[in-house]
Amino acid sequence: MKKSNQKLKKSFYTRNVLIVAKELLGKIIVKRDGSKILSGRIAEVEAYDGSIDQAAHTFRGKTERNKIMFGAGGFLYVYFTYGNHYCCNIVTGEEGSGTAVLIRAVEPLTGIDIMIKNRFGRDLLNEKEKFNLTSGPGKLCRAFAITMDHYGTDLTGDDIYILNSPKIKPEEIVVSRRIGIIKSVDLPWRFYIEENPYVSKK
DNA sequence: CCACGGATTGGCT
DNA sequence: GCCAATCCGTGGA
Repeated sequence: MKKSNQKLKKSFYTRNVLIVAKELLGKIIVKRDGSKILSGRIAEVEAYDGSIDQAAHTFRGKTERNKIMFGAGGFLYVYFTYGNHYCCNIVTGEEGSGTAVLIRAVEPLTGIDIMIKNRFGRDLLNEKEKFNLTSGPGKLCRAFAITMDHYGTDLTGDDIYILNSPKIKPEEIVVSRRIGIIKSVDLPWRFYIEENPYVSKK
């Protein structure tokens, strides 16, 4: 049985958030829009855990906005921020854990022409823009056209899912503090693939 | 009920 | 490098 290119199962997601975060690196996120298929290789993630992490949206308990994070892993948590941007998270852990992995950057693989349209509403002007397509949490949601419509999407379904791919070796994973937060800033819960040009920031 | 500020981005200095 | 744009969820009154 070929393990590569198989859709990840529920049991992948229901584990500890830090393990899932690191193992998501290198995996392929896929979104189907009718006959169109968008996909990208996950290059950068951050873990959030409401039980000990003040920066997590679940730190103060369940609300209408974060309730999907309190369910079992394997669903999409999408939120809207700064009046402009959507961010896309993979819910992890057992029911009640309040944990998720923020997808911060992907490397575009298929449907790149559609991503360019979604992001810029026009053709690429130059080669440099290629690396600006999906190199940030808000950017990749725009490129993949992920909005609140996709809140709670079951990742074992056919709309949005993740394909298996060999694990990235530990020595190729860079660990650092998370970006853009004020609380719990010292937790080393950001992980990215070394040397990947789509990572949002060094 | 209302004021605050955010898991960002891009444009301007 | 710095800062404004731009909503709405959240929490304190």
